[in-house]
Amino acid sequence: MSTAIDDELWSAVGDPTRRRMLDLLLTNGGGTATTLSQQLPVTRQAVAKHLGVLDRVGLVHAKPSGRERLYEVDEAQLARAVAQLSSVGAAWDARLRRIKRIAETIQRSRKA
Amino acid sequence: MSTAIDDELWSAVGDPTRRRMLDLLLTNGGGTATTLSQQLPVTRQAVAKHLGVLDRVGLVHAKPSGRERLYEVDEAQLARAVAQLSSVGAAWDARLRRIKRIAETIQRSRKA
DNA sequence: CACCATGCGCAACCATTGGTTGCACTCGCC
DNA sequence: GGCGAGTGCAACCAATGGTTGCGCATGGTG
Repeated sequence: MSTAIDDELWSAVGDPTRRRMLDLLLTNGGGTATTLSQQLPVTRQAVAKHLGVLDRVGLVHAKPSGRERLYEVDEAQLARAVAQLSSVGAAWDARLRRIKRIAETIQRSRKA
Repeated sequence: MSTAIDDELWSAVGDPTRRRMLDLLLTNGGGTATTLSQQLPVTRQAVAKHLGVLDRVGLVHAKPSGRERLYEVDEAQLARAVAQLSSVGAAWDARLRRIKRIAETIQRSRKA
């Protein structure tokens, strides 16, 4: 069930700093590398690199305005990412439930 | 909303190889470093390191049997992890919905 | 018992990546 | 024109996922 595309999304969203950046972009409704770095414990350059990563996987996109580069979350793409992530969780949940079911079956057959 | 504990879980489960290892351990009902490495495109040593990581965050635990080390998934812990992950997704979903709601409100007030 | 092979752990090493500092450039505004 | 704010680029460092190579123990088999 795991594809290479999934891997890109996971690795994009797997980094704590990038997750917090997405949080900030969502709550503030966009931001630049400088404004984000002011609300994060990392430098502007680190933020810029992360923005590059998020841009490459399409989770954000930049709109240059004057000498600033304003980044915004691509909501559709983020929604898709959330769906991917939760689907992996769902798969694990299903397997866990199946294991429990099998365990119960064994219990029952042992009584018989 | 993001805690350091969350970060550990994410980074543990964020790696593609580790996710596939969890998949394999679930479907096969446990395994050793060698058996897992045979079903993965990486060496036994790489798998062993990952098993160490997963063990440290409590997602798996080893039971030595003879000269083998059999690893099994800690189901309760994995269930907890899945819950954590989906909660982040839920938070983003909520923010996305809230943004849409605000956008609609603006639309309406613009008409008035 | 002796032996061999199988499974494991440790150490050294490489590449990628998240992070830093430092510098150069460009744009907007006084 | 000149200065400050914002960006981009490059070099460098540390952590980590990955490899190879080796040594050690343990367990089945002659």
